[in-house]
Amino acid sequence: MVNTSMESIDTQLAAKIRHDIVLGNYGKEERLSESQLCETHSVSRTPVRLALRMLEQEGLIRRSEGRGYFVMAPKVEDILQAVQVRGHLESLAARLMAQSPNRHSVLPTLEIAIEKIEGFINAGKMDEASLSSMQMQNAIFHRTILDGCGNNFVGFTCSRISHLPMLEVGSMVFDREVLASKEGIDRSLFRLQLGNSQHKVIFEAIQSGDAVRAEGIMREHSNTMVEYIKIFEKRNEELTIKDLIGYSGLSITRAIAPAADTDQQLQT
Amino acid sequence: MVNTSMESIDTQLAAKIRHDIVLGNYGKEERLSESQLCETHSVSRTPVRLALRMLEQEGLIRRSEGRGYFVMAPKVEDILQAVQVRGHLESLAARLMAQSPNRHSVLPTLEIAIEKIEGFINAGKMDEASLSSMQMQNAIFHRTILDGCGNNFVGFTCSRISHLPMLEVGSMVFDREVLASKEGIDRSLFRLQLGNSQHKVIFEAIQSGDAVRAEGIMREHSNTMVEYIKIFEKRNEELTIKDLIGYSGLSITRAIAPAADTDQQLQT
DNA sequence: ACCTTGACTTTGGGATCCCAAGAATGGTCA
DNA sequence: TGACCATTCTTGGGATCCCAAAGTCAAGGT
Repeated sequence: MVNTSMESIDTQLAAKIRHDIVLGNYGKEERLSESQLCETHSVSRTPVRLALRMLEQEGLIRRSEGRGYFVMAPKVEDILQAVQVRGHLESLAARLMAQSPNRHSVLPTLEIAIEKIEGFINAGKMDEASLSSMQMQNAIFHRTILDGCGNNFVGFTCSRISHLPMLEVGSMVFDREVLASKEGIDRSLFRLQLGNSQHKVIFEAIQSGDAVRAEGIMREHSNTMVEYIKIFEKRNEELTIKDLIGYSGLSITRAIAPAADTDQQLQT
Repeated sequence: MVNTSMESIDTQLAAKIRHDIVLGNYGKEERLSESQLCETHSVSRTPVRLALRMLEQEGLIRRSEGRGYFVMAPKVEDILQAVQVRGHLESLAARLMAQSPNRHSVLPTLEIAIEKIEGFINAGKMDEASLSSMQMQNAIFHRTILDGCGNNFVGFTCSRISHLPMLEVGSMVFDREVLASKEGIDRSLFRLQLGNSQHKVIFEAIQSGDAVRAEGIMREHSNTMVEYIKIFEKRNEELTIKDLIGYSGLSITRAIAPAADTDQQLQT
């Protein structure tokens, strides 16, 4: 592996292995040996060890007593639980934001994001570019609240679990199959409209300093994604995370290896 | 540094450096160089690098673009924010626990913890041994709810921020100065009584499946620690984390380097 | 006197080597 | 034939060496 990008080699390696684990390319509880990973990825043992430490921190692998690592592949159920935790943290952020004395400084940013999303909904187009832009604006909305609520640990804690797919703040989920039909597009637009309506209510609650309401609506807003994924689960009993990512609007690579900057991937 | 314990050397090293950072032994934004840490701790660069990665994950140091690390020493304000986040996560756990169908299986554990704490309060002794035992039971109470709520990510997420002092689940804070006087002991006992009363209410809410109440009381319960620390802040404008740890019942070493097993340190 | 440009130095990242601990396998004895 | 022990091999952890990049300092030119 040649270190072509700016990222250090262990970070790239961790992304690769994380990708493999999340997509289920490793067997359940398969053991990972350092030397084996060395030759499969053509790197030295040093970055391998660093990458394994990262993945251990993320809970994707476990270190057995003295000997070796083995994978802890997350299931869809784990994703749902993590989404619930993130949503709960976001509801805290919304409450704090509504209580914050300088909450008015972020209102314009929130308003612009809401208006832009509304613009895309009104245009009615559900192409890749529009979805990507909406995801971006959605991420801005959520990120702004998380980062501006006054409690830096809320955002920090969210980032500690955002290595899983669908866990990046502001990510969204779309069903690509549904987007193939006219009726499916309308249903998706309705979902987006509902979500953006919740954005508006959250905005108003923050504006008027109604902390309880801001928290409540944000909780409901976050719960939407959980419910939507559960629909997929009902449709397919053996739903894997790979399937779930397939439902999302963006490519698998983007979904698993979240970019460091503001651009986004999945959904609310 | 000789690896005498079972812990790997990088973990010990990370604990040492974390200790130094949290206690303010490094200057604000002081730069940390690998080679410098090598000779001060008499280890090779490999474990140093691993330790630095850990601390980076924990947010205690930052990696500058291409060159070097610098410390991000947390302030008391950061601890308060982190405690708030942990409390919020615990309130989620309490709600989920009250909704859980098999919640009755954990009720005996909770009840025993409550009764034991009550026993210590009724005995009225506030010696080190009693405090330590109460902290242990308090930790069991909180841990049981976090681990049994059905959402494994709540506990996992809590553990991601528990490297800070006072952030270990179930930790408690005592004012050692207050414990010197009879009147202070009575006040501390009152606080403990109040806390254990909240434990009882949480127990009842879980037992009866009242999720909203469980969440609300747990939130209030967690908020108690924040308010108590704020009292210290009012008393001392320049309160440092070192001072804060000094107020707790256990030694600084124990407070900073949390044990891996069930024994505990600080407090709610 | 100031700016520019070159070499030197410092620092991190990666590779390789060494060592200790544990698991597996094969041999031997009962 | 089965159990126990020793040897060997695999695997992780630590140390050391090498290299590339960036920062620094000084000298020379304008």
